Amino acid sequence: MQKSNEKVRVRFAPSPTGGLHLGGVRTVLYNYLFAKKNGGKFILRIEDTDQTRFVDGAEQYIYDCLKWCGLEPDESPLHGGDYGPYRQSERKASYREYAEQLVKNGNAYYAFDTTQDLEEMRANFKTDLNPSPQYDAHVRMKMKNSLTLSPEEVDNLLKTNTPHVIRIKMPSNEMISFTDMIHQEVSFDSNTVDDKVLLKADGMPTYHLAVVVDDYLMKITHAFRGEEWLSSAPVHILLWKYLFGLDQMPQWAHLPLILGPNGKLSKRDGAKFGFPVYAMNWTDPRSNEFTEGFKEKGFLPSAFVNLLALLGWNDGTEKELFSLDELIHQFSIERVHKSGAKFDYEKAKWFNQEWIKQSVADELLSDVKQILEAKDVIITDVDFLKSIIELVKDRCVLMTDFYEQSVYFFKAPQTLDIEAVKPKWNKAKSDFFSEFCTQLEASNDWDTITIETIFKNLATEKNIKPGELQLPMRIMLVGGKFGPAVFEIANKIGKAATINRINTTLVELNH
RNA sequence: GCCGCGUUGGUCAAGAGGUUAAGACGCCUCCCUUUCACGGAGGAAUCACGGGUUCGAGUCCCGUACGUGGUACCA
Repeated sequence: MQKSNEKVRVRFAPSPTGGLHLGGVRTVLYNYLFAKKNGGKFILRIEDTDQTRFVDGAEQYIYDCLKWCGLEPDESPLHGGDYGPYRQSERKASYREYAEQLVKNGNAYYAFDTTQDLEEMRANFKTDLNPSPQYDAHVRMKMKNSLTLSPEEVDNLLKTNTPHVIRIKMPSNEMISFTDMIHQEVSFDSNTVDDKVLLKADGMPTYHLAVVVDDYLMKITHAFRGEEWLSSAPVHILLWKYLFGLDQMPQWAHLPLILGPNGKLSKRDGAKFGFPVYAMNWTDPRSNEFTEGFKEKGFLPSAFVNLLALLGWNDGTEKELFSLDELIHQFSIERVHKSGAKFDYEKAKWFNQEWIKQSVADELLSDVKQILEAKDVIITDVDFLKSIIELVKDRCVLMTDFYEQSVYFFKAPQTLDIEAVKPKWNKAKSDFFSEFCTQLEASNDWDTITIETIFKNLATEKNIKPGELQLPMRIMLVGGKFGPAVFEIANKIGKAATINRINTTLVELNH
């Protein structure tokens, strides 16, 4: 089945109907990794055959997400390529030809049933044992189609442009089986599969026809998709057999689903449990419904890709942190799991934290700068910012945490956790800080050691334990009980700001 | 209902007939640190159930249960 001398070509084929969720990005990732690992091509194809669901901006959004993730396609409507068009709507005319060919060969037929006819059929055949009757061998001879109508009638209907679809004619008593790269042998009894519509009344193909025709025309060698497609695989297998031959068919890989806290992961889960579901922020232009993205939530693309890769795959060792390059090197489809995985936001955050920790300031700089500037922090000295990043990055889980972890290096805290010191505050401590300011003012040097030495000597002199004074000082400089060593902070913010912040707080405490 | 796929701690998972059933996240305890983190040391917690096969089963087979997907002129 695998054409060993042919170049690996894989595709991700989303429909431009809305945001790109976790599962979608992971499908992209596995496609990408497989292609790069095998020196092949990764193709992006836009499946825009459902004109009623088309959403403005959704296609551009997909490019943006792939770009952010660092998973850019080799061929796409945007990137070009030799196997275009890369948008299914632009291939409309040829689908009809393939569908007609199937009719001619007796593997498909015209159906003239109206929506109403179908509803009636479903109502009439509905029983307790069969709550959703299908358009299949049991009913097709009772419907209005080219199997039941005379050739003249069919001809006439066609000539008068009567709305119609083309349906596949499922054979009886046939075992349809194939080897999935993940599930191994999968088989279906053709009697349980219905006569799926291949070509819609508007002349557009359904997914079933389009995916087969396009994969053939684009010379796709391996087809990765979510497991929700597994049950329609028999239709695709048959189409390949009828149209192009099974020896031309790509190898299938049905990827396990990513689940939410209770079942299938939905954007609702994200809103409900407070975690992002889409790669990037997305606002539906129709409903104005907003769905949060991993990017804006504060995830690093490297962490996002890493955590997605590990949701359904691992290399068999204890290693969990992988760069994209390492993933390309280590990835193997054989080690992709069969079963769905529940998405765990806590673990996702851990991946991000690890990536922040192992990044150097330079790599984080532009993102952090942007985050701070968006919140009106003015950055004048980039090197200073870099040193701050080094100082606080171990405390950040999300990139957005850099704001609260570093604002106080740039401006005096807006709110002070006075309650943290007030209970143990007294005149002696107050005097200590006044004197401390005087001594700082007089000092010619300004570095961590000097500040700490002055502080400790004075504390000893006043007979107060330095430890009891450190928390108040922290509150004065930072505003809360967090951050790196206080003397380091004092050093960074400078003499003037340090003295100023101490004095300001002193006023408030002694009030 | 029918069809498909799946089932190792709360979550992600290693495991391919013989192991004290790895590891990670989360949780708890302690150490480091008179802040918060990082880091370090420990701890609690698992093979869905029932039958086989076998000297021996988390691993193989069959049932059951549960989960999940499909059952559209949506993808």
